[in-house]
Amino acid sequence: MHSQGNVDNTTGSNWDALLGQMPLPAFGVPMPASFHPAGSEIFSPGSDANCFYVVKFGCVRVYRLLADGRRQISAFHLPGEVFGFEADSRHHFFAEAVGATSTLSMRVSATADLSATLLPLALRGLVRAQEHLLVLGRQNAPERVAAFLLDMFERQGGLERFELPMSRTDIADYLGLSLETVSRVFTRLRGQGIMRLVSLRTVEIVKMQALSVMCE
Amino acid sequence: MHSQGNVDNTTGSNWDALLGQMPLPAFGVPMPASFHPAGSEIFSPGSDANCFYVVKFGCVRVYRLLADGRRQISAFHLPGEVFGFEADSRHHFFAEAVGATSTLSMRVSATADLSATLLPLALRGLVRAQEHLLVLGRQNAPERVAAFLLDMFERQGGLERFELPMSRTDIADYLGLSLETVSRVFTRLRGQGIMRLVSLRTVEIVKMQALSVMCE
DNA sequence: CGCGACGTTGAGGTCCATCAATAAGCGTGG
DNA sequence: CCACGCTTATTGATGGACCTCAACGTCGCG
Repeated sequence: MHSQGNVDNTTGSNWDALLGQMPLPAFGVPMPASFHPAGSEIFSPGSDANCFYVVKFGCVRVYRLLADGRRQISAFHLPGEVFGFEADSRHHFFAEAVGATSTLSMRVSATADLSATLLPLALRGLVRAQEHLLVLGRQNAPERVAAFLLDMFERQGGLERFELPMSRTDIADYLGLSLETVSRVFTRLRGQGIMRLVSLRTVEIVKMQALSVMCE
Repeated sequence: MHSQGNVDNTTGSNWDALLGQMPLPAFGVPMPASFHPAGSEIFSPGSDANCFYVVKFGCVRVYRLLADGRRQISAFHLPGEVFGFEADSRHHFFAEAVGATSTLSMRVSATADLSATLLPLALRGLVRAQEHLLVLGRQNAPERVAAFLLDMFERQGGLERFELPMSRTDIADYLGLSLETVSRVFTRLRGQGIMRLVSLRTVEIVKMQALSVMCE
């Protein structure tokens, strides 16, 4: 599919503001922005990992598959976040646009500056992955969903109402649950008055404290 | 406990050989080797993360706890491996010696060289953590144990007979299982002729192919 | 030899996956 | 605007994988 067209700059995005927060120039050689339709592939295992990406708008899922199709999403990436760096010159994962998404890609130039810029990002990703290991290894379904909601809440600026860009299936594959279990936990949390669903994909946290306590 | 005594150099370790493989001088300022008795703490959350560590001999577990004591081990570190770098100046995890262990610690010096050396290590750690997410999120008990055995096999030089430095409880907390389930899967793998237990902590892989297939 | 830590095995219960049916959103075209 | 079909989400019923609790066995060490 046509996933590499130039970006439509008429959309009102907060990209310029994000640029100011990020040490972007040190990243490498900027390349044209790319637009990715919903569900389109950004990279896949085995492809060249010679650049990495900044989400401009939309959402990206990074995942691995087992031979029989079981999927584990290791991370969602929201606007302003960087993804796509790898341990060697080939990708080990899939990356896809969750909804309509735009990214900037940066060609890697092997300079010391680049390392110094990338290291903190890699380390933060490492800590995030390790925290996610605790969720998948030792927390039950309600705790996992609560952790996910809190994470999305914090990453979208801490407003009690926020969007879930991804489907229940995506959430399930991120949390190591079935989509039915995710749906049931949502229903339970609504019943307890902890959250509301303004729409299917719009969450409003009502009892923040209760949600936090669930994650210990 | 007395976890910071100097190392006993009379033990025959393969450290010198490992040194040759690793870009150690670029790491930072070497500090005296430390000996850690079995079970002793190496660092804990909140403590200063101003140095990182190379395992000389023994084994280290890195983990997080939930408030009620549930534990998730995010990684075991074997001789020659580096651990302890963090996203900010404080540790977010516990690190403990599994058995009698010796480490070299390196004080972090904020140079570009250091970044260039550390980045590949951080990226490899990131890929490892993301692969572990797939195991915890989407594989069942036999698959998890098989993945663990294969990993230990490969990291100990690919000899069909190797040691497990850690207890069943540690393995369980690494794989997100109960210790009983780990034990039962071991028994099952023995019954299938896939592995043998030379001793409680010495594994011999008999049907490597069958073990690999289990992980897909 | 005896004690304590570690490991194995068994019985029973629970949480969650699976299968299945219904309902709700959403775009398309009449 | 509504009808239609498709995708996504919810809800229910059932079974199974794994956890928990408990007993027993085994190893290592004083």
